[in-house]
Amino acid sequence: MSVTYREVKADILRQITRGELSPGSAMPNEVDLAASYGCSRATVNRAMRELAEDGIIERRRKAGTRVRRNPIRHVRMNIPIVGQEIEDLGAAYRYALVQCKAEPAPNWLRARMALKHDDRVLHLTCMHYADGAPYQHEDRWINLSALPEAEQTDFTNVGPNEWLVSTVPFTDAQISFHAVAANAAISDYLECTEGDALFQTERMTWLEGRTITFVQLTYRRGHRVTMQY
Amino acid sequence: MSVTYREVKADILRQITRGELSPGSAMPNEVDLAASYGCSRATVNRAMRELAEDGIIERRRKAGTRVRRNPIRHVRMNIPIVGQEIEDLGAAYRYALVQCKAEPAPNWLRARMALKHDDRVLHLTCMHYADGAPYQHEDRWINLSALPEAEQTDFTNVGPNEWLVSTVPFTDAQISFHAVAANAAISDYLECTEGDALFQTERMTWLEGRTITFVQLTYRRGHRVTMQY
DNA sequence: TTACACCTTATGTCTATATCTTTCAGGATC
DNA sequence: GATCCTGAAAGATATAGACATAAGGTGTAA
Repeated sequence: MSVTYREVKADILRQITRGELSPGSAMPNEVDLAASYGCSRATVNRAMRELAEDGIIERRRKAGTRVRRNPIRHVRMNIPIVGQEIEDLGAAYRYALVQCKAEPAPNWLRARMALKHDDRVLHLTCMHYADGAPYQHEDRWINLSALPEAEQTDFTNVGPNEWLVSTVPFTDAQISFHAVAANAAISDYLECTEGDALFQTERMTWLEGRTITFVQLTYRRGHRVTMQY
Repeated sequence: MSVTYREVKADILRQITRGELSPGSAMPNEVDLAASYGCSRATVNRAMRELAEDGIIERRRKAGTRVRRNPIRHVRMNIPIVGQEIEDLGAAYRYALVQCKAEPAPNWLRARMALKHDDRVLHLTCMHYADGAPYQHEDRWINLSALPEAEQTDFTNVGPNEWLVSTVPFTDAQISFHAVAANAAISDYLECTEGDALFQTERMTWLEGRTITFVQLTYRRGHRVTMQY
């Protein structure tokens, strides 16, 4: 095969990192690049499209392509299932259901999940252990109007996350990360001191516009989330 | 134009979310799909390639394409420059340099940055304010062996991040998120109580294998990082 | 039975060409 | 001078056809 889109992409990227193409400068158009690389326009297009997706360059019809002044930095972060996460650490995973109760949605939750006034939710509290030590505390609410079968499900052995993934895969979600001080209950579950700084994740999940579940995941002391780019 | 790759992608995704294509099941090959959609193979290929990138399906030469049992969930997270981040909130941004000192690298830093024994670093402490209120505390070390020009740079008006982005764009990095308790110094800078749970980001940056900089960014109380997928 | 070579198949990529879409720029009109 | 129209430029995408590559499957030989 002749010149691949990977070679073109790598070559352009090399020129940029070496400073031969400086930030803000305009690049030749696709036709000219194809001619200079001795390949077809489609090949150049794919290379350039990927560079644009990577936030390295900026493309606009008619205006042409230029090297970004402030490259968009983004990371791709995997959202693991907690059991998987723990086993990947080489630790033994254990799950325990603490509480499971169907109830009317409290006001703060109704607002956050955009529930109707009489919607009911299933409130679950669970613990996840790594090698016997507390790893993650899970506080979850499932919208029973959207997923009535949750009420008949037994969560003593199967975690709600696992059940949800197999029941309603391919959902949309919003995730947020922040720090919280451990309250009395959490510090008890996670075997830490009240007031300890803990890493917490919140996740809201939708399926075709309907709110399915809201979950707060609080991690043991010292937990880190790490990413590359 | 006839059938677009977006339409094909959307249609396949719809079939999957509706359960018409169940997790684990095999899909028709590209030639057959192209025939059934009445488009060319390249069009189907692009739709399927993107679905695979999105972690929805799994493709293997010869073995064919199947719907993932456990879809890979990932988010694409933008790493903003703090000034940008604050202005996007609609607040006024202010930067202040607290301290800037060239010094031999302490042991813990030498280990983390993989520095040589006699490498020197530039240690910077800065504050970032939103509408006059403390927003982020920055503790940064720059490897002077890799970037000697940093020692002659005046950081009183230009933040080190901004300077680095314009001096060495397009680097590799590792980022981690976690929670920390505010120590005496930090609580003073961020105007919070000692022991408060704060969100902290650490970032290590490389250029062509050389460690450039390590930074700890500590945010004001209640800071959240939010993402969609 | 195991190991290896070989064939087949599905995806991966390139070429060449064409059309579509967005958007900038210049000119006509009010 | 402001507004609207129109043409052209450049990227976005579709097509048909070809070859490349990886890997499952099968048959043969050890």
